[in-house]
Amino acid sequence: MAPKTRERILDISLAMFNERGEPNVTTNHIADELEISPGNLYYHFRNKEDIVENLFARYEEKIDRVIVSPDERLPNLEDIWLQLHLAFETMWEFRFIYRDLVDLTSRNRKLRMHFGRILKRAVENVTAILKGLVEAEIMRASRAEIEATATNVILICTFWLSFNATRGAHAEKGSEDLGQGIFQVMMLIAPFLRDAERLHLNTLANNYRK
Amino acid sequence: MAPKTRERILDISLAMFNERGEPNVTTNHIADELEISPGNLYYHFRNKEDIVENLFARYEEKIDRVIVSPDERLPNLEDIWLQLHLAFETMWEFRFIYRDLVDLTSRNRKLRMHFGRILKRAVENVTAILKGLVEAEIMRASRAEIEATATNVILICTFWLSFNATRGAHAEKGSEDLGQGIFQVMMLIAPFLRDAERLHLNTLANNYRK
DNA sequence: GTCTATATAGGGATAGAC
DNA sequence: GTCTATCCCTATATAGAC
Repeated sequence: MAPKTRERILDISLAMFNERGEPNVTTNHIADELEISPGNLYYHFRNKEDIVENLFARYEEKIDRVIVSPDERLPNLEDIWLQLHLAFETMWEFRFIYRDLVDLTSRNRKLRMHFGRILKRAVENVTAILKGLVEAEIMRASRAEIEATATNVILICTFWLSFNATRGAHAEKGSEDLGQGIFQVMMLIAPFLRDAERLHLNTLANNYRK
Repeated sequence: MAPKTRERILDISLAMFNERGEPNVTTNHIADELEISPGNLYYHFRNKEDIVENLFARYEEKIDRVIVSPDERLPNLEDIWLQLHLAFETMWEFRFIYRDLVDLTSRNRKLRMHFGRILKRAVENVTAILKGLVEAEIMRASRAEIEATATNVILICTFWLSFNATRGAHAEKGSEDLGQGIFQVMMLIAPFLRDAERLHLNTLANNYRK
């Protein structure tokens, strides 16, 4: 059995928002693509913003499951690679949110609040992990350095896709670019690492250089 | 004598774009605010995009004058503080560009090209300065670390305003927030510095903590 | 649930008088 | 250079039949 219309609307909207940018996709475009009438679309959703909010809710649920600390033990570098990978994949899946983040959050109070919450949790989570790395003696950093670095990590994660889109103008190579974003974040903490790990990251640089 | 209409249009447009975001300001809004007719506005500019492009040209000229290396001598940390200050001030003056950067550059080829050029110059300039600091033995970093850090510096500069707008929802405190952005960039290079300078930056953290 | 038809509003842009 | 008037188009959204 084919998926329910409501879900199809959300799926197609997500795909079109991601491809063209949310401001450039109208409810009529969505209806056209689905080969349903605009009226039908408005039977399922109050308005376009309602679609956006539902997609955002999907995103929030997924990203919340990614932002978690390894309990009961100290973190290691592999944990960070993994978590960055999961986070970037999820953000890529909902990249329309990040493409027009400021406009989206400034015009919609609900989105602003929820996104603010996600950012706050993310920074706290990164801070906790960095503290764990210090405790495990994998890295050395002061309290101020940890706090500043945690903020910088989240900022780079948040805007890596936008940054890349802005320089490149390349048509969606996707996963390759994500890899470079992850690497950039790792290089943020590289100078705090013990010599062995720091050197290891430096040799990896060749794989990611543009 | 009052400024020419053409210049007044650009000035008011810049102010309104910065305040409300370019997508949320129409040509009619601009004409209203200036108390001129829409027809008059279109006598001076072909279309709205033409206004945006002219404002961008103003920005490009200003920022180009900021992105310069200190010739004939090695750089020091004070050079970086100063240059960051000048760059952030200029970006703040044209913050509408950064608010909707992806949408703006993806829909306008000219803007995309010019902004790409600015980014490229900026990354090269930061790279040169970091190399200078290494040569002056103020910091220690590998080639790969310098390249990655230069990119991260520019990314943070580019999106600091957006990041701040996204978390805060605070109504334009302006200069205060810029200061924190500059600090965040400095903390990016802190771990590469000699102990004395690194410690100095760490003690400054208290002035910038949110 | 889905369609057709339509209302409403607003933005971008132009013609032609002054 | 500036204004009035207006056109075109598109986007959002609704009403009411099926």
